[in-house]
Amino acid sequence: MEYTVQKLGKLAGISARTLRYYDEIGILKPARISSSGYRIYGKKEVDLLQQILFYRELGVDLESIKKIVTSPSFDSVKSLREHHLKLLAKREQLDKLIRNVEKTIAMTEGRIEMSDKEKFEGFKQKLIEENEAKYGKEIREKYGEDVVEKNYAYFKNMSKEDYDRMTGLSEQILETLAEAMKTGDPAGPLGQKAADLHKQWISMCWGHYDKEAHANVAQMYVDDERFTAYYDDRVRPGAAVFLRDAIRIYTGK
Amino acid sequence: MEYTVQKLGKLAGISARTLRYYDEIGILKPARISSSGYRIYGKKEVDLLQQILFYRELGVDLESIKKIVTSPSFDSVKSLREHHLKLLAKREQLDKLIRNVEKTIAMTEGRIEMSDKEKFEGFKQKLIEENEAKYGKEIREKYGEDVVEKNYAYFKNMSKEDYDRMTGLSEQILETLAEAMKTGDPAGPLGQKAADLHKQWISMCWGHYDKEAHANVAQMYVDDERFTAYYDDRVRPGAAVFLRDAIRIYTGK
DNA sequence: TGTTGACATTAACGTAACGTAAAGGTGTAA
DNA sequence: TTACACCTTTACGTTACGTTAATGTCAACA
Repeated sequence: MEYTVQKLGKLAGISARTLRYYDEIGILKPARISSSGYRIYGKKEVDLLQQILFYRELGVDLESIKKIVTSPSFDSVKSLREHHLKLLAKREQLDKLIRNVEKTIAMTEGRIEMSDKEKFEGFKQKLIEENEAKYGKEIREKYGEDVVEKNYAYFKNMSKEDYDRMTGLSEQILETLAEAMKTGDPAGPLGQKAADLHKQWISMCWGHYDKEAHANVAQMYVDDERFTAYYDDRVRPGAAVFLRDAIRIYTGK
Repeated sequence: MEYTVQKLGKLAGISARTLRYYDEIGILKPARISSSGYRIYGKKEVDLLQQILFYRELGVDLESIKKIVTSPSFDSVKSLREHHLKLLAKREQLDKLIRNVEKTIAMTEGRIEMSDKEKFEGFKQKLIEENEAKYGKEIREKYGEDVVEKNYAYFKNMSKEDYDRMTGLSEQILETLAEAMKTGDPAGPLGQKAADLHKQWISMCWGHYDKEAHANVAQMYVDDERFTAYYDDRVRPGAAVFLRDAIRIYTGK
């Protein structure tokens, strides 16, 4: 339960020098100093260090962290909750970056076109701040929205040929789906053909293919009424559920 | 299509000084210099800057980035794919951190106990490297696994009282579920009671409650055969599906 | 046409968060 | 006691810019 600089450093994945520096700037003082002058840290310090590293991870500078953790009104639970929200926002931004990379790969291979502005999507801190403002009230509702937006986003900057191929595919999916529903069997050859066409379509949208994601999107078609309406209107009621079932079987998920 | 320092800076979300510095260290030279000495950047430079910022986001130092992008064998698509994998690994680590924060909140409120070692889970770079090794072959398979493991992880460090309350809840869920299935109606009072008990149980596991996540877990009970088997064995075949339906109605998702 | 104001330039010093090296003391296992 | 891995302080070095100063440029408006 007692740690020297090196032991605590190893535990937390930071250097001994960093701990001495934190002592120096008064952000994390050891619990006591041994008779020979060694810094000795205890349980309380371990917890405080954890908090400090949480904030550091967020890119907060040490001066601000010091103010936060040494404040007399420092409410660690409240602070953790705020921290939690910020991490969620950060993950959202990271997801944007990931999508950007996927898009850039597709672009480099000539499948889609990207505007200069889009090329930097996901980098800007501003986006994080915008997210934070929204996050106060409703985190998850928005998160669900994003998944939907993701699907539309890829349409915007395609080359003309790809766009034509895609709309062709969409119609084929609808036709095959209509035929397949007459058999009533999502596992049958027509149902599986529909799922396969949908796979091709998804692959074009995303620049790659991934079973797990495919299965998730299929579930989304059932969960999100906008998608449900799209298929049910264009084919026949129950089409979204039928397509989901076919894709589930197709992906084996 | 032509940018000065400030315009490009605004586009990319970085300062003009940064662009001058990148010119100075030879990492991003302008396409040409205007008659009055202004730096003028073109399309090629925009793309290169994007690549540079991708790497910077990953914490790569500029010296290394310079080597990478100025290398004659620099394959941007290959580099982007590697980059993509690293971002996925980073997201995984971020998810660990988020789980850690959630756990810490629960701990601070006295619901569970955490070992010192656990307190720093998610910080260590080592974990990223381990992930990268695994990522080479099968990314998504493992990602699916994690969601399952997440559910088990919280059991390990609970206090005795909480553990007892939780096992009590589990049994209540199973009993209520059995009764509810006799009515055949997931929307009925018994079905909704089962969903509510399950909500309490989930809340204990996670330290907080979230409708979206609840609905997702319910879907997982159907998708993952280990969970399906658990409920179907203990109650009766079809129990997992019944519980999912009840929770879907309960959460309104 | 002159002036304003937002841009651009180079030069140079400042900074945060440590890394690293020097010079020395401490603890313990062989 | 000797080796060796730890600890200490002091102090200078490093990265990736921020900031300030002193000065030049361009488009627009009185």
